[in-house]
Amino acid sequence: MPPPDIRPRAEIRSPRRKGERTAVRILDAAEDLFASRGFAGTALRDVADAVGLRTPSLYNHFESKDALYEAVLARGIGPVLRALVEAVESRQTHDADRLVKTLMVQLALRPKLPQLIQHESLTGGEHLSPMLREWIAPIFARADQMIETGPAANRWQPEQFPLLVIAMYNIIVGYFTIAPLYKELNGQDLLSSRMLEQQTRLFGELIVVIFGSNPTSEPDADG
Amino acid sequence: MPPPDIRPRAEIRSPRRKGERTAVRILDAAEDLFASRGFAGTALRDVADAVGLRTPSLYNHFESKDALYEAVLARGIGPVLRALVEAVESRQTHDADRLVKTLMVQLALRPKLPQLIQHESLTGGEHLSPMLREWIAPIFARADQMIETGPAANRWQPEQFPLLVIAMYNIIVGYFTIAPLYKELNGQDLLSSRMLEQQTRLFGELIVVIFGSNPTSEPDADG
Amino acid sequence: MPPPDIRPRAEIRSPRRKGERTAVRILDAAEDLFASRGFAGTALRDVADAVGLRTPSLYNHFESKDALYEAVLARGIGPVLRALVEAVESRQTHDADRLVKTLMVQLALRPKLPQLIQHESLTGGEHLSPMLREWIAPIFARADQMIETGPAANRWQPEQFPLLVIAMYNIIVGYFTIAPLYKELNGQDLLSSRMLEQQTRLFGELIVVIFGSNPTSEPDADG
Amino acid sequence: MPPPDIRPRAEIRSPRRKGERTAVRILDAAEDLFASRGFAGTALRDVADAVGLRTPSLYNHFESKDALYEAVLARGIGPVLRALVEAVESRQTHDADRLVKTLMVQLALRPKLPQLIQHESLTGGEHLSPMLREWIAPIFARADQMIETGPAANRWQPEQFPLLVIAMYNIIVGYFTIAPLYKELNGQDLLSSRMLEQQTRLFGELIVVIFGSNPTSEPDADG
DNA sequence: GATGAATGAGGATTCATTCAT
DNA sequence: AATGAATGAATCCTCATTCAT
Repeated sequence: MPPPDIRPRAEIRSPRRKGERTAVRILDAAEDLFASRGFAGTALRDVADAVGLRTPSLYNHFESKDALYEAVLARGIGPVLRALVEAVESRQTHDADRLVKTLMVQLALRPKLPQLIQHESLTGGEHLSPMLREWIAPIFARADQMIETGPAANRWQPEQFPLLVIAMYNIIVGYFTIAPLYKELNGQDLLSSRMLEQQTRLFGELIVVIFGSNPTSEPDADG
Repeated sequence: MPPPDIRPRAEIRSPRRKGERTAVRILDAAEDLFASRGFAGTALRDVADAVGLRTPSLYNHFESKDALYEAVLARGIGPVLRALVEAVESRQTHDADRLVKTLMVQLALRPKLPQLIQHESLTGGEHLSPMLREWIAPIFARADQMIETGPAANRWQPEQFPLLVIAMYNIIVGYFTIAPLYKELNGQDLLSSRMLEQQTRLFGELIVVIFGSNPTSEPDADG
Repeated sequence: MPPPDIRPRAEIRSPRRKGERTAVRILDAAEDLFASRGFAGTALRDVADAVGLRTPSLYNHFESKDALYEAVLARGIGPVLRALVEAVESRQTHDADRLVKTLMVQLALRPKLPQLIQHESLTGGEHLSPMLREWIAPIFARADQMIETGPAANRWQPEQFPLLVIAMYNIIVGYFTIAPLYKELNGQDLLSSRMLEQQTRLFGELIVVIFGSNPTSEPDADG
Repeated sequence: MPPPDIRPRAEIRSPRRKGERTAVRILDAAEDLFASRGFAGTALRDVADAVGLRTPSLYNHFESKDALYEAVLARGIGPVLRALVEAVESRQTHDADRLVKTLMVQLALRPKLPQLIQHESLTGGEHLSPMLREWIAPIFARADQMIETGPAANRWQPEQFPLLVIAMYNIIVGYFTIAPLYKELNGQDLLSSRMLEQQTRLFGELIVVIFGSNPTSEPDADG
């Protein structure tokens, strides 16, 4: 079964009909608000205002607040999951590096998504679980396996593998999480392209340091 | 100015009067609910139910929902900040290791706190900022300085220091963040003492790997 | 003035054009829903769904929800009133029996109608009054007169006549009213043809018992 | 199991606490409005207005619109059912007369109740069924049995018994049903005590005519 | 004739908060 | 200190209706 491809009413690349364009604008506004205020903290009124509609009009495009929220999640997560699955299936067995970089790049393209995911993580993932259960598990398993068969296997204990995966995941996702607070405190925008590049570079180097090498190029060079 | 010592109406070490005990029970329940549902997602009714009171009774102990929330934050953050300040001020200049381990241990003692902080991070820290602005900034600066004067200075670029601090912060705090989702997906409780110990150990080892040595004992021993 | 001949936009006997057929289908669906849920309890959305249209399409056939409701009432009541008027005007003076049996048969043909009327009765007949005021009054008067000039005149007091008319009316109409509840409670459908026949027979016998004879054929035969 | 004795918060005869008095006033207003407009046609706003409250205050006394509606039904039906059960259990086997007169008197005391019941009958008794299923069935069975063992057994066929019960029921309940419409059309109030007395008397006579005697006094006189 | 989209009005319900007891 | 009652504000959602296509 392929990753979810949920889009409001079958729009493919660029929405043609007016209604579809509206649905996309609603999704954009909702993504923004849900990401920064969470589900409970976001009023449909605010979404409607952001789009320039009245609240009831939202119901012409989404069945409920819940459905809108899930559409936002699905739209955001779909491409990321597809990219990850692709990376995983590219059969470059030791390519932990590539996997995480893919994730990093994907998230940088849609920086609100990790915030949404963090909201979900904190609340137990009521809305996200069904989506994740199917896709995250295999990816985490794959990540474990990558460590196991890579050069890092010598440095880390098997029971540490899952925690390492979690740590890498948190370095990536957490970066986006603190962006709002960081900006509030320091004035610096972690989501600027300059900072995102720097973070991507740093993360690549961390991978090398932690897993012994950049396994993509020369799997055994540093081992 | 010392770290916040906000306690509900002058309770000193252990609450004596019944009213103080009630306030503590309210704080406990609120901490739990705010941590798992966020501020907006938590109704005072739920807090009252958890304590066995009616909603209006909460107002005998806290002035408002906001005040309760801030009291929860202050109570949780106070000890952590004090511990950190202490660690920082112990003048063991290179002790990045000790600093982060202190943080890890403190958070493990009160695992709801990092979740609260993440909620705040995501929402821009409206309630947390005043508290953090005063305490976090110096600590981050101190952390930067630790890297700069430690053995890691050779391995990492100065402009990477803040991102490294953020990464370490995220490994720690993010671990608590995904606990609810991880449990939902895998059934395993990351907040169990066994997992917390393992994570603490892993984190110690990551510090060594990333910063070149356990700087506490002998700065160059492991480099 | 003749009884109302309100039909949706000039359909004569059997609808020919597609649009007329649609209007009839809308009336059918609306009759069903208004009868079982009442005016306030029926959403145009439900009517449209039952017909396989979208709500706004209903407005191509009826001006408003009110107009649709009145059209349903008029379509249902018209034939009944005409039959009653005919029976009354057939000048068989004592034929109370025939009058009520006509009513019974007419209602059995369109069992949703009495339910609609009961809804109206309960709510004061806001929509029905204009229609009824013109037709019901003379019929009730006529019914009174029938009793007065029939064999029952000896058995009942003149001031009881109106209440007797009401009682007969209620036996008839009420039968249809409790049908839904009766089915829910006993599983038996009072609107089945078998039960309707039985009820018609019983009602005929009640007339005899109450009014002293079946006045149609031989006023004294059954007394 | 005894008939339902549902009263708002355990008030016994006369409500003492202010809150209970309010609940009763809400019930009174709601009974009136539900009876004349039906469930769907009644807005809580109207109920609140009638009591002199704001809508949300109703929720201090009843959990929901549904709960309020059911409380109204229960409060109205309880005494009637109790009276009926008592009449049934008084072991005067042939006392169909007493049974129906009891019903008549009870309903006259609370003339909104039959209207509520008719609304429910028309809509399938969604709210009423649970209440009725337990109490109506035995009473109808009992009524059947009364006819069967009474003098009417000779006059009517066994399969007509249920329909006779229904007819009697409809004479009673329907009288209240058409009251609003009757008033609208004729200006005469069927719920006035004079008319109610007359209807009660008429009904008694109808019983005699239909069932062959007033079975209370001399069960076999007319058989 | 049919419909997608939009909306004003309203409707049930929640919620934080106040106040008298 | 606790709470029943009340409420303004808001929230999600429904619905009748309109309009452009």
